[in-house]
Amino acid sequence: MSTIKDIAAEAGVSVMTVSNVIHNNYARVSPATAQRVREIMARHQYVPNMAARSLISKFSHIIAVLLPVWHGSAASMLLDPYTGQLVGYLEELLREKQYYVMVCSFQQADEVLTLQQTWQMDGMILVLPHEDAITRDLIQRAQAPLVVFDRYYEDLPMLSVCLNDRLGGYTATRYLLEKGHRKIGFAAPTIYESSVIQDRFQGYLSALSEYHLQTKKDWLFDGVVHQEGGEAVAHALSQMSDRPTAIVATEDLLACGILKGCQERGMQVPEDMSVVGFDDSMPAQLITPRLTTIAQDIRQKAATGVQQLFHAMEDATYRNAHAVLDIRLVERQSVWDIRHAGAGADS
Amino acid sequence: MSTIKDIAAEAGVSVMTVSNVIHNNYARVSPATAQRVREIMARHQYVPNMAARSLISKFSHIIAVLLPVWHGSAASMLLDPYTGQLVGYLEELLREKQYYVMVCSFQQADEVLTLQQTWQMDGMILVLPHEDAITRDLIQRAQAPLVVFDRYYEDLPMLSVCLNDRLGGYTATRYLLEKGHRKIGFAAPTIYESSVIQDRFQGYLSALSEYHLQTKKDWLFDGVVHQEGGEAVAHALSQMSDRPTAIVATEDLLACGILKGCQERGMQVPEDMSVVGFDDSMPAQLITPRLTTIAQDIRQKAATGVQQLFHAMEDATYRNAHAVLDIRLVERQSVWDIRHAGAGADS
DNA sequence: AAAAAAAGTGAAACCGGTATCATGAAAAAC
DNA sequence: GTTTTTCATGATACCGGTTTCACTTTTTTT
Repeated sequence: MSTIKDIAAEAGVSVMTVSNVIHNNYARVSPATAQRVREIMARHQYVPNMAARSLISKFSHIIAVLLPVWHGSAASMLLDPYTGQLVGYLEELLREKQYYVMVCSFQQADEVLTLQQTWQMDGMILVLPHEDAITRDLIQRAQAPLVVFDRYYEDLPMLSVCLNDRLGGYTATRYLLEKGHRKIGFAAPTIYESSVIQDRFQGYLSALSEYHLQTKKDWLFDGVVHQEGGEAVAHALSQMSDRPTAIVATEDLLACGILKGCQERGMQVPEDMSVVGFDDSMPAQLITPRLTTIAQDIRQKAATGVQQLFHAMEDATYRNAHAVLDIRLVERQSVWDIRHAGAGADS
Repeated sequence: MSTIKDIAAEAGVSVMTVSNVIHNNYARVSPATAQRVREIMARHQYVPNMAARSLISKFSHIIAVLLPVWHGSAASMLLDPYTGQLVGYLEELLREKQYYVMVCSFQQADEVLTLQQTWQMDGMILVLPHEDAITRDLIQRAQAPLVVFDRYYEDLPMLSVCLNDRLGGYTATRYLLEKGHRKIGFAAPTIYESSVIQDRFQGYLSALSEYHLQTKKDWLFDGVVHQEGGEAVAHALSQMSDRPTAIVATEDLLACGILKGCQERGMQVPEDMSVVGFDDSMPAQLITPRLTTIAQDIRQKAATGVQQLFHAMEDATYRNAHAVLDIRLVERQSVWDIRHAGAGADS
């Protein structure tokens, strides 16, 4: 563990010369000296100390990837296949640019602010697989550039990356309508508190209204999450007299729970109950029947967020941007075509 | 962003006194002074700078959680529900002790060593959802305490946390035998290169030998991974004349792929093909029929690893420990009882 | 040939803490 | 009453880099 001084001493130059070599400051050091210093560094396996560097330069090269603790269970924060994949891509993209990822669960904005200060974090990325209460607070009080995934507030300057969620909700619903469904429900972890789910919901409503249809209060399932939530929905459906023939679910795992719950309660899927999910994550391929879902390009999403972050780190005036990414429908077998009572999606 | 000097100046004391207050060094500062300084720190929202601290103290309070890049695709590194959950628990446990998690994907030991040096990482945790080539190299060359999950080398001093994998393989196989199965296959991402899978395999073999049975070369599926791998196994099975009646698969997703692939090829599951998985991760509950699997306590696993790590950080002689955690069989519906041809596991 | 500019290098201060040791005052021991 | 010990606090060096600026030497300009 040699320091810059050891290298300088061995090369017979000052530490400044070594520093200039490290930073490829060609204008300030002769090629011959640079070459000699580089060899000595290689031989010693010299690596600069980030603590010393960031102490004076004020750049830590650390990016916080913030994962809100959900329902008091920090443990499940990365369980979500979508979140895991997104974090994986973020790490990859940031590392390319010599930035490093610190994953941090948190419950309050204060925690994050303290964290940011202690580590002098250059930027922060908020990954929101689910609803949380503190995003707004954090956006307003953040001391470093902050990019938020899957949430936006129109009245707040912020950097965000979302999907075209309205189109997503619309596309899912429209697809069901075109397959002949007229009684279509909607299930989500929280319909009214999340901007993106609200958008999906609005898309759902507008597709219905194009067919001069309305939703029904009983067909709206709010506060249902993951597979358990989906099974609860299935239970409710099984008890219902005027039951919808299809459900739009805002996450795949929820959709899978509905399918599975319906099956276990003796319904045929998709014949008796069709479902469209969101995300195209791993469960979509695992469930029988395979899930028709609104897919997103997670890698592109990560790249967009990183781009925004770096833009903001370079330009202090860039603090308001809202990226909206495309979605696409992935057609599989979880939707029944009730027009000709054909077999699944491809009839 | 006030510094320790600002606080000291305002309190009319030296920086050392402030430092002692921060570290609750009761013996070195009077209660009255401590109180006064604390108030000023609170008012300024003072937070110590980790870079400055670690520069001199040599403790960064950073723990690297290393995730090997798998098949050149960094992206999928956290996709695995098991890995995600483990990382989540690790973050939670480390944060409690004021240590912070840097997630790092990597391909070569050199990368890690460089990383460890630049950040002066206090410790490293290697999470190995799958086989990799460089673990051995890394263990030998690590400059900081390193805890390895799910891998061990008998000839190398190292800190590791594994399951009782031999018992796991044995239990899964024994269970199938007791349900009347006599033709039992084994599927794994790599049977011969991973210590833990080798253990599971040995457990499988020893259970068979208790019944005076042997495996058959055709019933061993090596190099099959995830759902796709499982579906490939299913394909192979469907082509087979003398086909096993049950398979032990070393990961849930693989097991699920087999079940799903068999279904799609017209077999009845579990009637025509029973499967036992490993991990009890999310897919186990999602598949139809729900998967019988060898479960592990991931939280306990994380806690054990963290414990080893801290022990090693405090005691430089503690560099060789091998924790073996219990497993348990979770009985669900993916195994057919062929003795009385009853319905599923509970007949 | 003298003056100006550029290139190459180094000295010293500095970032924000911690470690070490010194200092002065009060308390305890003799 | 003097000496010793304890207690509370401070002065200073230091960690390993970067920034700033000064200093030579060489090259270019006039």
